[in-house]
Amino acid sequence: MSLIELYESLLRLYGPQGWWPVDSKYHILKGTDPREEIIIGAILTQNTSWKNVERALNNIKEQGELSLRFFKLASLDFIKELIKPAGFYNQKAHRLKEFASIFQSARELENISREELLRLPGIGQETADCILLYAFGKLSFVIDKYTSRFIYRYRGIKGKYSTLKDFFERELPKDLEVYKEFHALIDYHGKYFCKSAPLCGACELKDCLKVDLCA
DNA sequence: TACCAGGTGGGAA
DNA sequence: TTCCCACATGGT
Repeated sequence: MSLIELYESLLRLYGPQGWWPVDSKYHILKGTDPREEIIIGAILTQNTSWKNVERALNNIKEQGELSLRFFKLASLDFIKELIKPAGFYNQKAHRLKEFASIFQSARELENISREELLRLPGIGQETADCILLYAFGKLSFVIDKYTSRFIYRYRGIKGKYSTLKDFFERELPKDLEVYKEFHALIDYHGKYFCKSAPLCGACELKDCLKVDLCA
């Protein structure tokens, strides 16, 4: 089964995921930029479950503001307090403050390159690709733990980040919605079925596996 | 109790 | 280059 056929199967099974989730009403009400929520969320979600990130985002909405400007102005201790539920709060508070001290608005980042993003502290390949794809609509496929696991299990491919990214970008049509949805669908599939300890019994795609997990 | 979760950076080998 | 470890909270 080709990669695009796997994508179509996931889409039929789970439907569109609509990533990246942002609170549009909040941003309309506050006059803030939803792209900044994506940047903040991308840093907060590093090695962290999305539920814990949501707790942190809610704290920020209730006691601060979901904007880069807020992270530039707020004290480090206050930021730590707000983002505590997302874990690694010392590191992440520094990363957010550093980022916001360099870029105070998403508008300043509209033409930023992947290489420039990667030079920023706390921005690795996955976070850079999330920001490029979901905040700025650039064709940059995101590889995360779920994606690596998926492509190994369904296509037998293992490799470093750039190898996997190149593979997806070579095989897929240059279509923003496909890039966004496929990554989101893989994460959904990996979170609920194709886990570290896979639930093959409940999985509709078990017959498409390249690596036999269900024996 | 142990493992996992929408990673990154620094240091050792 | 590659591997290992620290970073931390919360769910299963």
